[in-house]
Formats: sequence, C-alpha cells, structure tokens
Amino acid sequence: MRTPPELDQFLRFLHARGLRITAERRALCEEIFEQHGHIDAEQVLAAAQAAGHRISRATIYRNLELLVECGLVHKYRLGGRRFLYEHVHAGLQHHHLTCRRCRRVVEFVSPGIGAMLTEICRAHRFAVSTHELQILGLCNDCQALERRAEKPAGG
Amino acid sequence: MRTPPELDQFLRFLHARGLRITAERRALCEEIFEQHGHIDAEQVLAAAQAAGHRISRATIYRNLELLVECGLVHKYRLGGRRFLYEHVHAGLQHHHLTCRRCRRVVEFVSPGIGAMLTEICRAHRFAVSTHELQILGLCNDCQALERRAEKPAGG
DNA sequence: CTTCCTGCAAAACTTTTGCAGTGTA
DNA sequence: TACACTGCAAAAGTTTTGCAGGAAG
Repeated sequence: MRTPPELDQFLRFLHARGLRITAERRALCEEIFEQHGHIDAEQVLAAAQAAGHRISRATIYRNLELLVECGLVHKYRLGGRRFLYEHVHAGLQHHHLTCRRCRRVVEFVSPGIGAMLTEICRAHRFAVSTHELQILGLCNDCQALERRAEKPAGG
Repeated sequence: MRTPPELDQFLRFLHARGLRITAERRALCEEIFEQHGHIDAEQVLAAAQAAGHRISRATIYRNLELLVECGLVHKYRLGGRRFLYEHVHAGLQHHHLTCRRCRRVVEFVSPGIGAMLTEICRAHRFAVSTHELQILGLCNDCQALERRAEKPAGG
C-alpha cells in the first residue's frame, strides 16, 4: 500500500485542477494527516522541518489552503490569533467548548446536533465542506475566579 | 425612560468592576445597539464617527472587548480576517451558513440545536457567554460553478 | 518547453500597547 | 485628588504576495 486514501484523494484533486504533484505537497500531507488534534500553520511547519522535509512557510500556507478547498482539512479559529487546521476524520464530527479565561478546550460529540446540521444543509441546498461549532464561556473552575475579580459591592 | 435596558446593564457592569462611565462608552453603546447585523470594529468606528462622536480606534477595540465580557455583544469570525461583533438579541439565537465561494451568509434559527447546546453546557458545568456555529460550504448557485472550474477529465 | 511551484523577504492587515494628558468619581 | 480613560502612533503578530530561479508534465 503506497498511497493512503487521503493522499490519493488530494492527488486526484490536484490532477482535476491541473495542478502539480510536488515533494513539498507530499510532505505537507504526510505531516498533517499524521496529526490528530488541531494545529496551526507554524506548528505544521515545525513538524515538517523536524521530520527532515525542506519546505518553507509560504508553501505551508499556500497548500494548507488547497487542502481545505479539497475538503480534507478543516480550518477554524478557537479565539486565538492563529488559524487552526485539523485533519478531517470521516464520520466523527466533534465540536469545541472553549474557556475564554484559561483557554482550555474540551471537545464533545453530539450526534443529535450533527443530524440537525445535515437536515438544515439539505433544506438550504448547501454543500457543506466544514462546520465549526464553538461554545465560548467560562469553565467551572474559572467561574469562581471571575466572580472574585469583580469589586465587592460595598467598596 | 432615559436609559434603555442594555445600556443600563452595561453601566451596572462598569460600576461592579469599578470602571467609569465616559462619553465614549455611551457613544459606542449607542452605535452598536442600533446595528442589527454583525459588523467589524472598523465599521463600528466609521459609524460612530459618522454619527458625530469623537472616538478613536483604540477606544473602540478596548470597549468592544468589555461589551463582550459583559455578555451584551457576541464576537466571532466568519472566515474573514476581521472579528465581527453583534448585538445580542435576548432569546433569539441564530447561526450562520456561509458560502466559501461567494461569501454570502444565510442566517438560520434552530431551537433544537439551541436546546442541545444548553444541555451540553450544563453537563460540562460551563457558563456560556457566546456560541458560534458556522457552516462553511457551497451554496446552491456556487456548486455548479465550482464543478465547472475543475478541468474536464479528458484534457 | 510551458506552466506551475517554491523560497525569501517584504508587504499587508488587523489588533494591541505605551505614554502623556484629561476627566470621572 | 487618585486612578481610570482616551488618542496617537508605533509595535506586534499572522498571513499574503512579488519575484526569480527550479521542476513537473
């Protein structure tokens, strides 16, 4: 088995667009498909270089965009400054609860929500490539800390 | 009745934190509470200045953040580069379908999803301040155009 | 051979921050 | 009278882009 299905899908995508298969594109796929969580462009770059690939920041950015268009990678932001990229695991949609204070991210899965999203997209004749559901708020630990930050009413 | 409920809530929030009530903060509220859709910081600035208020970009950014913490304004991104802000309409949560090609944004309401989100937050003891649900994909019109963009198989 | 790609470094953009003067409480 | 707030402009931080040489088809 030479090419895993995802790489294969990307190669076909490139072909369909008249784009070329390069060592850098293969290297990028290798790195991003190996990662499980969400990582940003800078981390992808570091990982690829650590693995011995010679690839530049510009190439990472340019091709990450291609992977997103191709539907193999999700791109989103969780409140931080950088975009995050994540390998799409077919069939296992998950969402994020982010604490706006400690930045902790909890992932959760909800088949019910997934089903509703599917239905909504069908109703709007919308072809989904990615969806992003993020809940931003305060985790249990930070709720107490936050209350303490407010000035006591009496003075 | 001088102060609308939202402004009043903000003023109480400021007081609780030992912060001050300034002309700029009132002006910002006036502008953002008047807007219905989502707008970015630059647009808020332009709107405020067009309305005759003297207020700077830095002040807009700093206080928009305060309104978010206070829970009166939602802050999110819909794929563009700028953060978007939106006046929170009590009780009417809506979400977004964004076309990644023509950038059109369709809003939709789903009580079912809202209920599930509430349940998930309770299970995680999470105090929501905002949530962001965005579906990114291709609208009906763009699906055909996108297919045409791919090179025909034959060459 | 013709395009498309890559790397480099500069550019572009949005958001944040330090400082000094001003105004609120 | 203290301390918070504002405006300005520079800084910070991420992503994009122009160009020239190199490589895939």
